[in-house]
Amino acid sequence: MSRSRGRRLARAGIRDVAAAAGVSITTVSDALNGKGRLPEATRRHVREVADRLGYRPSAAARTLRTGKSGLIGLTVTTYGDEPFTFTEFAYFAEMARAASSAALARGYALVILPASTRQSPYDVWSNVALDGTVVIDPSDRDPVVAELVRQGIPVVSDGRPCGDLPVAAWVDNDHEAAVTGLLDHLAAAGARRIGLLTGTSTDTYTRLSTSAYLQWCERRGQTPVYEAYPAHDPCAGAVAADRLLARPDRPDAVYGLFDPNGTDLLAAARRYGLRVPEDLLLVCCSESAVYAATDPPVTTLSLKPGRIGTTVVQLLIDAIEGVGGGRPVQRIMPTDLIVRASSQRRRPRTTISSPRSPEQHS
Amino acid sequence: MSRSRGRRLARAGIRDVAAAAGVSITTVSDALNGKGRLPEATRRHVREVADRLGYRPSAAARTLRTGKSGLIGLTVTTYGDEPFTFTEFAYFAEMARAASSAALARGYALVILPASTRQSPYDVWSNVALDGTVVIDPSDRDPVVAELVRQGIPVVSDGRPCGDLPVAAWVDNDHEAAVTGLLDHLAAAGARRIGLLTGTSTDTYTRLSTSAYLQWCERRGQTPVYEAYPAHDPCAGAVAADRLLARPDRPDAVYGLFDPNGTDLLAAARRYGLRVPEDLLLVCCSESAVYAATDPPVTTLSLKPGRIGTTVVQLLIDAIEGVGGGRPVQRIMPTDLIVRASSQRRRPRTTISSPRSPEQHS
DNA sequence: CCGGCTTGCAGAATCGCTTCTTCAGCCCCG
DNA sequence: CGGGGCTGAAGAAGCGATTCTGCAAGCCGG
Repeated sequence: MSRSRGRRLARAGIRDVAAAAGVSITTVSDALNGKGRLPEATRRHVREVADRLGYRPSAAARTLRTGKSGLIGLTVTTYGDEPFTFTEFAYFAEMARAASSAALARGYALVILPASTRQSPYDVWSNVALDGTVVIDPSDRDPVVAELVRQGIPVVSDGRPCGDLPVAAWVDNDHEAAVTGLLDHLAAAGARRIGLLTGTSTDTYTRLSTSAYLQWCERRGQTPVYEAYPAHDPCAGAVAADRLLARPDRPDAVYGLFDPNGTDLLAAARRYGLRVPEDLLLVCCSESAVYAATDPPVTTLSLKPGRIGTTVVQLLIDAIEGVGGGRPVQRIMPTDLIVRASSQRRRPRTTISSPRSPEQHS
Repeated sequence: MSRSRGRRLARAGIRDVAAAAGVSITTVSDALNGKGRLPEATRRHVREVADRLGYRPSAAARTLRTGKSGLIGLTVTTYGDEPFTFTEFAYFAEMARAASSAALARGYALVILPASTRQSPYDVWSNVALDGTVVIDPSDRDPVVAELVRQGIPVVSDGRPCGDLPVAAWVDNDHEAAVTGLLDHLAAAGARRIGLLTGTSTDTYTRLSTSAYLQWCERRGQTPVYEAYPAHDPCAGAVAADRLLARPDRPDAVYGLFDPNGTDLLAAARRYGLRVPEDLLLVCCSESAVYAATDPPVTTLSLKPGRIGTTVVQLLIDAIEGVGGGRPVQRIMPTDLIVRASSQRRRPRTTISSPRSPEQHS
């Protein structure tokens, strides 16, 4: 060992293993990685010595040499200091859980990164070697995505990209089908005039959902009844819900696009003395288990974030490993309408909120 | 540029910047990192050229050279394929969110890793260079922790370590104070005989909580009334809740140690025709928002996972950066009792989330 | 008995950066 | 005018792996 200069307590390196095993570092590397032409005896010997020394290859060195880090970024839209708003939290938590699980299963680990980037090349983003990145709801010509693509790092997005972002793939829910199906459900439950609580922003989710609503109305010959509000403002939702129910052409059923809309609408209905579901049918889009326990339980549209997370990671790893050609892929995922009392005129068979697992999942 | 052999489309390296700026790579490095003795003019020039070329330093190379990766591991206890059980999900989600936020604020990123490790040195764990790791609820002589410590990687745990795990620091709730306070609260609400729904496992949370309960009972001269069940089994909770309420010495108040216990107990109470809170006072430990909407809303003990996550990351980064001496730190965090209808004999001033009078319906 | 093929392994060149060391000018002052 | 101190910048040695190439034996057939 010519190089152990003082650092007695340092972790064993490949040279230490080589020295201890009486072979060259090439042999150690080959033996441990199953490469090269080595008899099984040598491999075993090297493995034993490596084990004995507690040898761990340096991830940094390997990454530097091979160009693969085994790390996948997951962007989090940050609002000010806090990652994601509360309204997105349940969705994100479940999505991240599934994504992490899927990544781990294929030998990758997930790194949580902010969607923003400081201009300087010295923020977290450039301090971590990424094999690829999952971007949640990239904004129109997202600078982070652009930069990543420029660096040749595969990017897969959750939510179809707004502009012409050159992502390697994207996954999104079938929002049109979801809204159409849910409106049909409400109509079947007896709704005559279905209202919509929507957002003022122009993200694809809001756009697609709203236009699906408008088209459905047109097909059904119903005049649209909707209120839009800035979805990021936690207070505006309650106000908009109130406005919607205060209209002269008050709807007898409402779909709320955002997570808090269920409680917003429930509260508004109470203020106007409307019973749910007798006087007002209710559905909102949410992943929160809270709506299983409200009074009455609220029918929710679940975007199945778990499935999205899993899929998005699979596609990303495929892109990283060059599986299935380099052509961009898009995957449209179905949603789930979780029917509860708020959207059924007839009482469901039991109204007991299932005694099990308040956190429901995937 | 002597080395650009073919790879025309490759990302710009530091040598490309040096060549383009007409300086040495030393100068580039120093200029970009604010080191060395360079006039501002040179720095600016180098920065401009680097910008123009879209230069991004290689994280792997930097990590290899400096030994710092800016990455912090966050272990996830996996059960089979899935990370964490459902009962822990709400806690973990919030904890991870806060931890991620805190890490990002200090220039580190969080990597989600499984608590288990395959024996081979070639699992995710050794494929990522970690500056430190947060371990959630390490088990007695956790092999992962042992291995990390052996490698000289600082480990901070959420939950006091069971054995003599040599963690650099740990953070935990004041479980004794929490249980004592909550029992006092129940007693003040009129409870005469408080029961406990606890676990059979020997983790510190269960142990501390249970012994605090027993001590409280002894001080108060109450004979303990409790049922223990394997907390990891999602079905056993309902059964145990039933057993507890079926006892001849039926308690008139119950504290459930685990997240689903609230609904378990609510369901069991219903089966026995017990009204909550009139006949039975209820508290459970949970982070889930569901309990704000149950009928009646259930008082919960929140462990404040956000605060835990933030603290744990702060301590870890302090340890990594050598701030505040190397001595092990332990931090005891307070809990929050979120008082709702289920633990108050007198109706709270407003029945916030329960619009209808509680005696209605199921 | 010899040339060529296979086998088993070692040497050495990277990967891209940080940083220690060196060094050439230049200024200033004795 | 010469040397010491300072400034500005370059050289080069790693960091710890992977991997391409090379080379000495051993074995075989001709």
